[in-house]
Amino acid sequence: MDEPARPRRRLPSAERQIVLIEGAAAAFAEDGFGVTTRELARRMGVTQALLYKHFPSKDALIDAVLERRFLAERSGPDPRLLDGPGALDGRIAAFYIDFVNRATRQNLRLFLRASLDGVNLPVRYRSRLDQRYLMPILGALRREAGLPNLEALAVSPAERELAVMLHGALVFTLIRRDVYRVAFPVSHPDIVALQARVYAAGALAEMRRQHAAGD
Amino acid sequence: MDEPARPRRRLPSAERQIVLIEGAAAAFAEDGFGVTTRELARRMGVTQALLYKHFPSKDALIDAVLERRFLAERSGPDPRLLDGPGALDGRIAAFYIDFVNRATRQNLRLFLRASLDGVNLPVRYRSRLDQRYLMPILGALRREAGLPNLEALAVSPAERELAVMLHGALVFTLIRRDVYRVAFPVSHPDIVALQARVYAAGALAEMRRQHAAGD
DNA sequence: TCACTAAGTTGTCATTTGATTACTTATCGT
DNA sequence: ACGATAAGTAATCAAATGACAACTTAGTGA
Repeated sequence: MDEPARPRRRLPSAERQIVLIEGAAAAFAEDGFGVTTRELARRMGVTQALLYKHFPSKDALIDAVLERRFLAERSGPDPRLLDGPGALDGRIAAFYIDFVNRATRQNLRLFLRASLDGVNLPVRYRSRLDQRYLMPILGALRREAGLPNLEALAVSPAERELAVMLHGALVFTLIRRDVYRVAFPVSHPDIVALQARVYAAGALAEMRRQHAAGD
Repeated sequence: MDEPARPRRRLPSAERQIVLIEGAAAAFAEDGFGVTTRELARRMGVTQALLYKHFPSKDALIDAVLERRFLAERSGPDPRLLDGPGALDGRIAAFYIDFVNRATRQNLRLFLRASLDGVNLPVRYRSRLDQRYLMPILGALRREAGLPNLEALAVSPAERELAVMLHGALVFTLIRRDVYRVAFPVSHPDIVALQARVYAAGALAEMRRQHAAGD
């Protein structure tokens, strides 16, 4: 009645590594990088020694997890979602709902854990965040406000902060969901829509104000 | 030339416990709850065994740290800051700058670490957050929008989310500062002021919209 | 002053944990 | 069919770690 003693599959090294990395990612995300190698192996149904056949140390495994989840190239949302014909807030919501969907519970928790432990992912992430999210948003605001586009006039630090504000508000809802585990009486799409409305109205005014005041 | 071998002070139990809790808080905030009891003792300049004279286990010490930092009663900002005569955005900034000043690096990191590890501080925090920050903000918005006050008309979930939005945006700047450790080209008071401007304009419109639409 | 109390230390134990070595066997090309 | 290759395991080591018992001594009150 114990285990069916499944005839454990043997995988090519490259495939096994991916299985180990994904299994470790799940465990680290949930319980932290302090999870023991034995516990990792147990959850993945392999022996502890196998980990050391594929990774020289536990730290190397952690690095592999972070590499795969955060540094491997992946695509972003379509910036053209911001170009459409409708109202600005609707376009912002359509654009940013993509971000909320991509940010999985595991990734958010891993990102925070790694950051707390001094692995500086955010600095390596910055250019991608700028390119994929912040600049498209600022471009849309500029257009809507009838201001020069991004190529014509460089983005100031205060302007970038303006874009980060929406981003931060959305990240915080993800933290509430995946870290704080609070109940949500309002659905996520509704929250994104609400924030997009507030932001579209307020940010447009601020964008005009900044440019009128010469930053 | 080594240590002056200071004649180590002997403290009454109650005082020593506070010293230990504060020392542990600093260590846990920086390096996580995985810090060993030996390392804790070393940093505080006492022996490892002393910890067990004052706390039955390492977990009990962790609990004491969280209790002292997050569950002990403390005051909030003055809600009257939101009543003043000036523009709404200036009043919101004055009110919320207090929050940014209270949230120390250690507390933010401890809070996140504990939350990631399943200690549900946010649920215990919720009522205090509502009372001290969210409801005062909503009250000010209601007044500014010429809507019924909070006693006259209950706060809907969507309305609460509206208040959480500003809160989240500000918490995210704290995370950038204390967890991500990014450089800030814009000063924190300036960021709070910027977010207050964006929010005051956008949230007021949203507040009116919600009430016109009957939520 | 002196003995009593409790604050603090030394030394140690049983486990846990990262890592490694020597062994077993599934899988595949010929 | 079969042997070479490499995927996987069992067993073990040394160091680290939470916890504790036995011992020392600073501080206080009579």
